[in-house]
Amino acid sequence: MAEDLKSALTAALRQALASVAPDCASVPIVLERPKQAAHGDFASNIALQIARSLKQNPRDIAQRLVRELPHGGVIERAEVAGAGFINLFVAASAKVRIVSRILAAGANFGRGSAADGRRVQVEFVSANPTGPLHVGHGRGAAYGASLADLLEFAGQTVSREYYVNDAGRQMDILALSTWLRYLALFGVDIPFPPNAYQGDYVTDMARTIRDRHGDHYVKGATAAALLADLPAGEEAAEARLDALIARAKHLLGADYAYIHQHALAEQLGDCRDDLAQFGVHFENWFSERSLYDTGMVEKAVAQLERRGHLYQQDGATWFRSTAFGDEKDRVVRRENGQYTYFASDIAYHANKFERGYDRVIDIWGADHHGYIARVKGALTALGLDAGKLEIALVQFAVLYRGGQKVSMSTRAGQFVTLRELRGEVGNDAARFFYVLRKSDQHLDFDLDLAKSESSDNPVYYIQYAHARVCSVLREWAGETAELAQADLSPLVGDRELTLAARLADFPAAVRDAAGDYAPHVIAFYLKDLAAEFHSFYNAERILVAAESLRLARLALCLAVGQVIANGLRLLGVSAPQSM
RNA sequence: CCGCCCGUAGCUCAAUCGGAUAGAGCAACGGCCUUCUAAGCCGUAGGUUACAGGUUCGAUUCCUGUCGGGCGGGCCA
Repeated sequence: MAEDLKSALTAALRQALASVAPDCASVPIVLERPKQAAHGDFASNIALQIARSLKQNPRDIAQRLVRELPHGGVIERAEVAGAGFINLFVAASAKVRIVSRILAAGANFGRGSAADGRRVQVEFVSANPTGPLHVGHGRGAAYGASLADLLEFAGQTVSREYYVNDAGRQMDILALSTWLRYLALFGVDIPFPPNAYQGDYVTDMARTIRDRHGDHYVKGATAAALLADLPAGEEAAEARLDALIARAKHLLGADYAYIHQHALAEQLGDCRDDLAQFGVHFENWFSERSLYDTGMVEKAVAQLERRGHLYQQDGATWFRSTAFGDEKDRVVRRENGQYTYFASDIAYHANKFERGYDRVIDIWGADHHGYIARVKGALTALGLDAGKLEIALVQFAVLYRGGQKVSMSTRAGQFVTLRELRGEVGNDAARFFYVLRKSDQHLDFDLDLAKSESSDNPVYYIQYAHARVCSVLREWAGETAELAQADLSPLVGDRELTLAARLADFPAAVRDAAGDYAPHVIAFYLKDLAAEFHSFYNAERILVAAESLRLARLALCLAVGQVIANGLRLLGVSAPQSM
């Protein structure tokens, strides 16, 4: 791998350093890939780093280091350039070696060692199961899935988790919405609350319940009784909804649980199917309600109490989060005795920590950033190491069609669903476009571009490179397994060596992407690799008459196809055999 | 008013955790299919990295301030 090459070069430099400047022998040596080919295959700024302490001209130091370097092996030549950079040019034979390594490793090329692997949990999506996932959730899903796969490939043990908010008021509102639609089917028609769930899927659920159970859940409800003495006025809209929920619970009695459960199962199932089709899977679906049922919320709050981080005010119980850097204290238990969402979140995170992960990663929408301080504060207050919790914020995605922003409003139920997006542009383009940007950047999602079957579309550009590789191999019709033993010495052209060097960068790209939680690094890497392959493909014929060159080039192509496939898999994008 | 994120080519974005002459794609212009897939390639053009200071061999990157944009600041989730 490139790592071998790099460590060989680093060792050579370190030896030279020990003889030129013994006092600086322990200074870390960093090798980087220069942007320009003229600057060699690797460059080191070590002379610049130590010039100050040696009080010598960095170019002179670099000159002496170069003189000490061994030549003729891996290092073809070394030059001093610029302010004192040492540019290293690697021999062609050392560069192309990567091809046989790739063919030997196959789907495992680029995989990090499990030796330093840590146990990591990635929690993502976690959307309320109160309706279809929309395009905003889609980004979190694509990002989280790619990140999890990336960390796993980098050598860590990963558990993917979806936190199901099945206990809160939003679920009650969904149950109420369903019931009101159901009642309307039996002529019990009241004005549908504007702040209840508007979507057609609610009516669909109501019809299903009617078809299965007839009028069993009407329970003598009348429009007059439901509407009597409701809080009035614009500002009481939420209170009105709560009153309706209370009446629904009262009238339905034990049957309320059925409506609630039906709506939950229906929406969660829909969500699960949607994500599965999107290539997004979870090891664990964690129920918020289970935190209450097993007393974990109570326990977490009691622990905070025991440690002296709670106080009573205005009838509510407050957590003193300002003691941990938050802007203001937060309520964990309301005046009415109900725990807040924050309370169950504390219990949830405490539970994650109890499960023994080395690291816990939460992926949240950027609008939740104000939440970070209080959650970390609560963990610290519980005596846990909040440094193990990392929050990755994902900015919003805005859709564009025909150059125009696609307007979306959740309130009016006018949002584009993830399912619609997948149907329009396909899973591959959707997965790829979602992770093409750094997660903390706003994403402009161009629907027309994602759909276009042209070189403009980066997904097809990369997939096409893979298909071309397959096509050449088909044309050749030989035994691909034999290519792993091919003699690579005929590969001496600039494009071939550039391609080999790029292939060798893949493990580093994986490592960097995993380290920075940045799947987009893989996407950009693949674009670069595909570009270099297309360039090579156009300039050189692969199936040439001379057998040794033909086999060497075929081996190179096969290696390119393997790395593209490995990279695309991390992004959840398919690598087609033909297009 | 306070907090977080951001500001790079006409547009959408990169830039190897401080490196060399800031790179791609799209849009614009000019070329390349009798040969392994033209969903491709080659070339031209495009910049005071929002602005002003500071730190040092060296700043798109780190610090301060200004301007501009996004998101937050509920006993909502």
